[in-house]
Amino acid sequence: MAIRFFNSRTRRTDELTPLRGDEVSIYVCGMTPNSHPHLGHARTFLTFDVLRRHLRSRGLKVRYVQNVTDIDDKIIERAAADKTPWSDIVARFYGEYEACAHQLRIADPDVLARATNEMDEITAMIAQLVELDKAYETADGVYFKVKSFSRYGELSGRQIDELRAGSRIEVREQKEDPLDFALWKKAKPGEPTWPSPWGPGRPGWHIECSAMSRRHLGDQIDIHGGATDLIFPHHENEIAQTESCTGLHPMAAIWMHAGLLNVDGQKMSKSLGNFMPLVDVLKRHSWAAIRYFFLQTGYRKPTNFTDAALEAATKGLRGLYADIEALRATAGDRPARSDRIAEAEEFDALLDDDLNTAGAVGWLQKRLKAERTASAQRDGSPQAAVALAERCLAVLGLPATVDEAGLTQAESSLRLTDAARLSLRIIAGDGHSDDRKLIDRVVAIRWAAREAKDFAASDRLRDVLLKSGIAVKDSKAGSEWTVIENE
RNA sequence: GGCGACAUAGCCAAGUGGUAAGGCAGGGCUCUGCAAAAGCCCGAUCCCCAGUUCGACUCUGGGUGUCGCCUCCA
Repeated sequence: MAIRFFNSRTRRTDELTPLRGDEVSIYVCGMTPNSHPHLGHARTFLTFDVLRRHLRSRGLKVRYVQNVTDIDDKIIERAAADKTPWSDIVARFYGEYEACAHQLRIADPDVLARATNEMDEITAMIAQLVELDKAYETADGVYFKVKSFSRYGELSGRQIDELRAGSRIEVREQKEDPLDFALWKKAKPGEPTWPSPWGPGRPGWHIECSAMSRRHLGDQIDIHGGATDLIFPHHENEIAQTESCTGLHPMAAIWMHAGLLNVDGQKMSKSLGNFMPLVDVLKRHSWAAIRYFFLQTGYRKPTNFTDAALEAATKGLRGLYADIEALRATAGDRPARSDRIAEAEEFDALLDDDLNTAGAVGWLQKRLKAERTASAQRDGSPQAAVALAERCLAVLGLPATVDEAGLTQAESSLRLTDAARLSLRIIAGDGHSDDRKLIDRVVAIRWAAREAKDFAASDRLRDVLLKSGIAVKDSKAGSEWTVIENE
């Protein structure tokens, strides 16, 4: 049962062989809270959430560290624009991310590493690099000597010569080489600062990850993750920094990169301004459907988000729960059969293979459908199937029931227009009850008409309700109504 | 221009050297006063060309196309 992942570093699918027994160390680059978290963030962190769940279900101990780069140029810019302290910007956007992550049931990292909490480690690492002659100080900061690191470009498959042609020096920078990147930025007036041997300032973008992964996980780790857009320059630079300090290679055995998210066929990015704020998406779609949407596709594939696709995912997930509910109902009146043990090995094996969640979901669906057929013929073991389903869903981070998934029509979405309310009141002969009771009453009147086989009246009432945004479903037991989803 | 990924039914999407999971949409049927919901059934030879092979969608070579990165970005 080898667990393997596509490794950006080797461009192959490599087996996971933990450096320390059954403990897997994972470092994932988190967000820089300089703007609203978007659906792309969710995709990435959902990917690593499922990774964690799967490794744990495989009996491995996972130590998962994720960082927050809580100081950078854009945070400072934003703070200046909003005339508020930089820490407020961080609190606001990171708080927004955490709230969304919790809604999506993304487990908290074992260690949440904040750059501004680890300035000692960061400055110590920079000092070490200077000491080793891998970095140098200038008037405006400290820079890493890219040409001092022979493996530079290995992760991203880039040649130093080619990079040099495309790079350029910012006006105020005083680098020895255009490729060199900042480890420490000396503060300009009014900027937030931390003390350092080179004077007050702040870290460059990449050094915090090197310092924090080393501090919390050690000189070498099993898996380093992020989205593909971080491969260059961020992860390339991290490698240069860390491996220059430790002298060990590779700093991470496996580099896993989640594919980027497109919106309506276009690249989503902060600079293009077309990104989907997570809070908005969570208002329009259930958290479980969002998870399911991403589970249905490979984590490395670029994925196109559309509301229609999310709707399709929602329906698909409802269908999955319908099967589970049917099995629960069947299981209820039947003695448990111990001769059929829930067998999840195939499911697990699919996830072992580069986290094939799409295959795993398909497998589960097929399995439940088959079990449902078998159980209907009194030849299955619905209890075992339900147990299997719950177990698999847990690994995927999905809840055991529809209700928990938030897929049932939200009561809060009930909203009658004044005209609709008026006509319902007239029909019900009731001017006081709230909308909910009012609808119940009209539905009851219609049911009575139906019982009396006055179908003309019954259909007329259904029509009125429909125009008010209420759909009625009849069954032998009675009528149920739901709010019609708009959009 | 450089590096890389991908190319499977209307759409989304797994997958194996021996004739292609699953989901959505669509069609048919059952149920139902009708409708809705639900259940059952139905669909592709896998971008093109050449090669390897008893046999390739799956391997090799070439081509075409789409996308990403190369600048801040999950």
